[in-house]
Parts: sequence; C-alpha cells; structure tokens
Amino acid sequence: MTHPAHADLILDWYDHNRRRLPWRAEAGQVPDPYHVWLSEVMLQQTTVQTVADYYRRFLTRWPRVQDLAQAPLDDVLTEWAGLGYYARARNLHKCAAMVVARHRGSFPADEAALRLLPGIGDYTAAAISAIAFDIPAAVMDGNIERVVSRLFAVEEPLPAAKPRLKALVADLTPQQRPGDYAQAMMDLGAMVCTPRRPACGLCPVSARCVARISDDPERFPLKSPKPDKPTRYGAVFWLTRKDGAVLLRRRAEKGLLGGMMEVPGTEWLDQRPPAPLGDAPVKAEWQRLEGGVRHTFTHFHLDLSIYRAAVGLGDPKLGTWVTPDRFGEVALPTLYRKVAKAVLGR
DNA sequence: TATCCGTGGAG
DNA sequence: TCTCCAAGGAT
Repeated sequence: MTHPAHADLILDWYDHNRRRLPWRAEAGQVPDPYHVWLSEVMLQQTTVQTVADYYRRFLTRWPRVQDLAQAPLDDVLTEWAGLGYYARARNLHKCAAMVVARHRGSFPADEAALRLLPGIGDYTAAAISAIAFDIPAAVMDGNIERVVSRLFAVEEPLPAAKPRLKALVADLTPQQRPGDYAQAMMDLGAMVCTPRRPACGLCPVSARCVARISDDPERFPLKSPKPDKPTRYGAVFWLTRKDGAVLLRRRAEKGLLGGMMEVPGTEWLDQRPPAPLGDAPVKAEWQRLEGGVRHTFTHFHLDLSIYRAAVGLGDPKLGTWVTPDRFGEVALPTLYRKVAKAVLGR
C-alpha cells in the first residue's frame, strides 16, 4: 500500500477546487507576471473580496506595466484610496518604473532579483517567482503558516516560529507545479484550514495532520500576545466656501496616510486637545459638530472631533478646494471619507 | 527583533 | 462594541 505524497494530495485537491479569481490564470494558461505582481501587492494584508474591484480598475486604466510607470503618482494614489497601507501604492509606482528602466519592462523571474524591487518582500518575491514563472520557491503567507503549523503541530508561537515554518514549507514544495502548489496551499488555508472552525472533513491531508490527529487544530498556530491599542485624539476643520467646495490639504509624503489628501486638523495626541481652534486654518465662527469620528488604525484608535465654518472666497494658498461630489477624484483615505459622511450625512 | 503602516468583514 | 485577521513590507 502506497501513500501519495503530500504535494500530490494538495495538487489533486486544487485541480478539483480551483477558485476563479480575476488575477488567476485558467488551468493550462501562462500567467502574466504584471498581473501576478499587481494582485500580490494588493493582496498584502488585504482580503480577496476587497481587492477584486481595485484590481480590475487598475488593469483597465493601466493595462501594461509601462502604462503604470508613466502615470502620475497622484493618479495611482487616487485609485488606491480606500485600500489602505498607502506605502504600497507609492512602492507600486516606483517598482513599475524600475521594471521598465532596469528590466526592459519584464519582471525578473528569480527571487533575489525580485527582492530588490520596492514593495516586494520575502513572500511576494517567492509568490511571483512560483506563480508567474513556476519556479519552486518556498511561498509562505499567513494562510500557509497556519496550514503548516497545524500539519506539524508546531508548539512555538508566531512570529518566532516563522523560520521553522519556512523550512518546513521549503521541504514540502514540489519541483513539479510549484506555482499551483503555492496557490493550492493558500486556497486550502482560506477555505478549509480556516482560523476558526476548520473544515477538516474537507481537507485532503487531514489524515496526516498532527494537530487534527492528536489535538484541537484550532489551537494552532500559537501566537505571542499583542500589545493593546491606545486611543489618540484630534480635531479636524471642515471649511466650506460659497460654492460648497471644502478645503483639503496634501499630507506629508511619508508616515501615516503618506502622500494622501486630508481634511486639515490638529496633531493627534494622547489627550483631547484643550484648545484645538488655535490650529484652525483660518479665524472663523467655528461650530463643533455633534458626535465626531472614531477610526481604528493598525496600532491605535483615533477619536476626531469636527469643527465646521464657512468663508466667502476660499484662499487657494490654504490648500485645495474640492466639492464633495468630486471627492472620488482625489486621494482621500477612508478616515476623511468618514469625516465627510459625518458632516454631510452621506 | 519590534514597531509602524489601513481597512472592512466575521464572529 | 470589540477582537481578530487578511496572499506583508520597510525600517
């Protein structure tokens, strides 16, 4: 009696459960490295459902990497608005330019060369190499971490366990169809070996999963405790001129929401600013709006109060004046769309 | 190694 | 309402 190899079980499962995704080549088709790269960057820490529409819009507007490389950065930031982690958009644009300038518009195939490009780290380099070029790179994302930690019941908590898990992935990765294998393992983690209530009855490798056999699979992967999030406070100033346009400004190029537009406001501090109007862009009859906006970032909560006022003619030196019906045409992140919604009632 | 960097959905 | 977490990268 023979035991099918792990990779064969995974690939057979994949062949019968292949998901149709906007960026995924059909079986037997050759993937486009530009499509693979664009989707992988968008999918960093972002769900498949959220990415789908953004991916289609980007590809429609910039069909080739040369098109993206030539686009103004502000156009890219505007299309990216709402996706989050805006350094990805800045690096995406920079990377496109480097691929055109240094690689004649063709993405390199090997991990080391990919790793030199901005916005491409260990995971994305391996994923592009495997998926776009079918090179047996060890691809490990959050899904695969979970699958492998359960397969071997790894007791070491994340993130310290990453090197151990990566070595296991390297051992498991087959020489044949490594790109399909990587996508299969990610699909398995997303659809079967889920964080809560994994569907072990549907898993092609449950018979050899140590966590499934000997214990509660949901216990894995173990994780180190995360620090709790502090709350910061600030105020924003919603200034309208006679035609209804609102004052917006460009944020600093780096750091939180770097390069994006904002509604002018105070600094964000550990306590509610005692005299926020001192930071208002103009002297005016500022009225505080009932309520405000609460928004949660990766590592802190933000509690914003909103002040509003009106002027006749808006001074262009103060910033950019944009009517709310044109907010879709500027790089306004979700935080400030929430502010607009709070003021306008949608 | 630890911290910073968004957002939306699920439970 | 709150926590977790999703195809991570840069510093």
